[in-house]
Amino acid sequence: MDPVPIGEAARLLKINTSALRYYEEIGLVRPAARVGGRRTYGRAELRRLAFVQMAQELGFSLEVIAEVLDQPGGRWHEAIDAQIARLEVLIEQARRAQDFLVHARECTTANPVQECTTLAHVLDRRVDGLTLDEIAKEHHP
Amino acid sequence: MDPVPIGEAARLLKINTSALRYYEEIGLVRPAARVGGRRTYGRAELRRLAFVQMAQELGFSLEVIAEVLDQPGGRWHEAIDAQIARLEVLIEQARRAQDFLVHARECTTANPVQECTTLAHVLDRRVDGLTLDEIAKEHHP
DNA sequence: TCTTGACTTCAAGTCGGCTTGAACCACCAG
DNA sequence: CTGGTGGTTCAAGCCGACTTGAAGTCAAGA
Repeated sequence: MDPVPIGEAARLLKINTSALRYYEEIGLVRPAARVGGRRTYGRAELRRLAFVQMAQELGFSLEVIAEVLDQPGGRWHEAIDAQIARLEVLIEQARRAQDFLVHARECTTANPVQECTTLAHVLDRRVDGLTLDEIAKEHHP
Repeated sequence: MDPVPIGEAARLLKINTSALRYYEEIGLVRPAARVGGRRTYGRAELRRLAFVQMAQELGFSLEVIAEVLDQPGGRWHEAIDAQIARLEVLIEQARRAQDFLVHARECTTANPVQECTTLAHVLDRRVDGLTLDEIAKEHHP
């Protein structure tokens, strides 16, 4: 089952063949070999591709992925730590966003942005230069 | 303090004037009036802009923001519910991603993608067509 | 032999959310 | 009345991550 052509690799990974060629173009994943000019991917390459996909879902850019793949060891840990931190911020923000949205959903006025006094107040604080986080803290200090 | 020129509005909202013109171009936020051909923004417009910014941070696209701003009432609730749901998924994914990364950080091999048997196994399952979530559930059913 | 289908290359297009640049206009202080 | 600052328009550029299209190659099957 080892060396598969590009179409099969694409099917396995649920990705477009054009994406595979693109990855090669930017030096991210090279096929194992060419057979009659055609790309073939082996187990190692499929793993590498699977890793690329997962890392993408975990929020890494292709640039960072290429970097950690080619400089194993140090950069690897750094990148992971950075991403863990980013995700922590993301989760925190998303939580607050949810709180805010749940509150906004309660509002019964037709055009909350102009008519809801609570929302208007928050927006005005915002115009005064406060961030969402600071406004949230103002309400739950 | 009411009608401010574009530069002042931009300063207040910590945004570029070019972004304000862009918002106008796509029909998202119009200035209150023109004074000698120049845009002026009043309180209502500043609130609208503040709302746009917050909504963006909460993960809404400009297209959706325009939609809820112009169709107050029904669409508003729908959009919020949808976004709350999206955020829930996002938080869940981010948490799993963190777990995965924390685990990956433990790995001491130089090139985990090819050498770490645990990771290789996960990647192979992936090549077989499983999603990150399904693999995660496989480990904690 | 001819056709299909999967592949190849290279250039150009797409999307969202702006930014940048060039050329021109309006207002106010000195 | 002149210079500086901060406006104006319009078109084009940028970013990442691809996709699309045109034109050509190659092996297998009817």
